[in-house]
Amino acid sequence: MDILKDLNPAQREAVQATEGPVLVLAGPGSGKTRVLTHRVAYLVRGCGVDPYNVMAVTFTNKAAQEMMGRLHHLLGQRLRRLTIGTFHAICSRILRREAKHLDVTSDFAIYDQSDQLGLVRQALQDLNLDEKMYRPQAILATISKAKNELIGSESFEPQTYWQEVAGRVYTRYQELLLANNAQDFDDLLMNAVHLFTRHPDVLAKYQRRYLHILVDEFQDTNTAQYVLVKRLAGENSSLFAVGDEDQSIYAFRGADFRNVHRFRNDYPDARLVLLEQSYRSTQTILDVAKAVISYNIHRTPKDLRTEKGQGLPIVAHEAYNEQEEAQYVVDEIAHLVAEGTCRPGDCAIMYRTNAQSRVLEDAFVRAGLPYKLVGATRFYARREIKDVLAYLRLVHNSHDSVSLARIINVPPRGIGPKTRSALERWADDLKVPIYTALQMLREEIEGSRGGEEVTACLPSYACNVLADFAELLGELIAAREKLSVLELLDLILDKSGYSAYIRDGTEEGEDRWNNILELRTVAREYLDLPPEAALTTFLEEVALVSDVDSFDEAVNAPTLLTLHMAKGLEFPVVFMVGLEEGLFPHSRSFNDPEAMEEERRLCYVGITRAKERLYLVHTFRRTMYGESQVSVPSRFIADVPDHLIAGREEAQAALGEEERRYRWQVQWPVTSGPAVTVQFETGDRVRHRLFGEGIVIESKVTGADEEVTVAFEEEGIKRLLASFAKLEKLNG
DNA sequence: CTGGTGACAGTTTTT
DNA sequence: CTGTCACCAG
Repeated sequence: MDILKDLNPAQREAVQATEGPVLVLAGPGSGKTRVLTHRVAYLVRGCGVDPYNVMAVTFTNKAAQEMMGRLHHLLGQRLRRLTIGTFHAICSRILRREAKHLDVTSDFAIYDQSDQLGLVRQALQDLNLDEKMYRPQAILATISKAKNELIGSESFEPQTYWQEVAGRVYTRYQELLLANNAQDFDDLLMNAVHLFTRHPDVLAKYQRRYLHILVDEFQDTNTAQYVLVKRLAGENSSLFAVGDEDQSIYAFRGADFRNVHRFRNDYPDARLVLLEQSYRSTQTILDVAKAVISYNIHRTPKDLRTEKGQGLPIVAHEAYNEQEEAQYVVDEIAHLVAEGTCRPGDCAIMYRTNAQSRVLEDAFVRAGLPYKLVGATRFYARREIKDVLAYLRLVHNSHDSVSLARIINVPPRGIGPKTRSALERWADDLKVPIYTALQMLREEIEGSRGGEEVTACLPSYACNVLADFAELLGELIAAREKLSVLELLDLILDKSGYSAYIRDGTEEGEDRWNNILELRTVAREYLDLPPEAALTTFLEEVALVSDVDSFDEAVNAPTLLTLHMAKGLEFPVVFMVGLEEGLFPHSRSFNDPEAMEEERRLCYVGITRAKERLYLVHTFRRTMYGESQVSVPSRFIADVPDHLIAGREEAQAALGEEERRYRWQVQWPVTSGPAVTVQFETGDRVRHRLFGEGIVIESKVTGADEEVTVAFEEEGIKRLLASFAKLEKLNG
């Protein structure tokens, strides 16, 4: 059968194991996407399974699209009845379909991170809480974490006072979401699970449908996703999970690679398939990767191998500082290109933090060479895009007060905070949504042209601008049913004055306008759908899609990207820069072994992106936060055996024994935990010579010292270094 | 309602 | 050293 013909034995085994649960542990470059697509094709073509009974979950929309494309190619037909998409997209579709069982209607809005933050701020305000003490970011992280663990606001159990407050914000936040007829990203997952818990009949319906469930990137699932899959699969579906523990790099977002182990526990008779043959990297690169990852304790050892041969030793380079590091990379690429080794587009430069891209960009600009920068500011996070989308969302769902708040004065139309809060108070008194209040206001004004007082005690100027705004919205909403998304977009841009507002003649304005034009191109894709469906689908996809400007393969220039964004990609030549203790591994992981393991996995991901050539670059000194500091080379470089690094063995041999030991100590000393032990922890009562008594809020190790944040009774919150501050502990 | 100033924090972010 | 954000004066 031709679907199986270009698969190796392990891949074929995975594809053909259609009875019972299967877990595939796939090394980097071992063809896991291939296995996934071929399995779907095999089910449909080889086993006569109706695509309607198959669900394939990917981690990005891009991956879903690619898989669709490959299936089309493989089968020569489009599988329209196949369920394929991200967890969020699939859940959102289910929730809309089953909205009658939920507290929202089927046209609920989906809130992204910045919408969520806005809502958290509002919740904090409603509860009269101080944003300084309760950082919206931190609160949101707590809420998100809870939701990922399927803990609703009603079952949230605080461990500390701070968490008790966070729990109250959580409750208020959920009320606000509901009032706005909205769900946030995490809700999509949690509520899908809750829906299935509360309505076994609904669950049964989906279980009957999805007889084959395939999950990609299984190591990056969170609890909610794991439970969801398990529920959906039930007793009868064949569950197929593909992943690689060593590439789990999203723990900070709730992902837990232990789900791989959980899977093995929950399904003891699951068939385990290991894909260990790499079709990507040379043996040397695989050996480097293996050496680095082998220091992790929590993993299943794998024996990665390739038929590509040993290849070249990797290069470890020390630059003087970050400017020279960037220059080295640019020069090296220019050199490789000049000697015909590779094309510029074959090269990628990877770094731990986005901030590092600046210096690299500078170097390319100065050299007059083009480069591609992947996703610093994401397209859909751009202000102008969010603004225009807010208009569309509001037109679609007039209860969406977050969107309303966003654009009520954008472009400026004289509705300041004062007018706005008066309007809010009035709407609150009448117990109607703000949009309804706006329309009522407009009617009253039209009814009383004479100018007598209106019920809402607002100054007449405010009344007029608000009425104008209400009229604009009314007009747009009325147009919704007749117009395509594209026409609606144009109407909004025109009537609201947004295009005039954005195109202010500056270069930046023109950039922003171009982004809006980009959005118009996206909208054009929805032209053949009927208006209402088009708007819903458009907003849905736009909310769940990360970046349209995901990088352009066609441009032949080096790619600059963070290590996280590199996952799933491959390049013939890879430069990993900034391999220094504190930067990579990042200092925040120093006192947390689990976080350190994740840094190591991140390093593993970076290394295994390389097909032929790998450069590990670090600096002698680096400027951080305006201060130049001598840097210590990353432990990850030290973990690479000398014989895999070009010139390293000779260099080591040339050094005398004593010097070698010296270098070992100075350069790679970081074998155990942090040098500084933490003396203070949250909750400790302390006394300071000048500031008096207080309570420790936070304590962390920074560099060679401990930084303690203390809330003093008299002096407020201070940040102190333990070695200078001479803090006295009071609670014994 | 703007624009300016000061305080402050400063990983990663497939959805 | 940066960028962001809250707050205040014009």
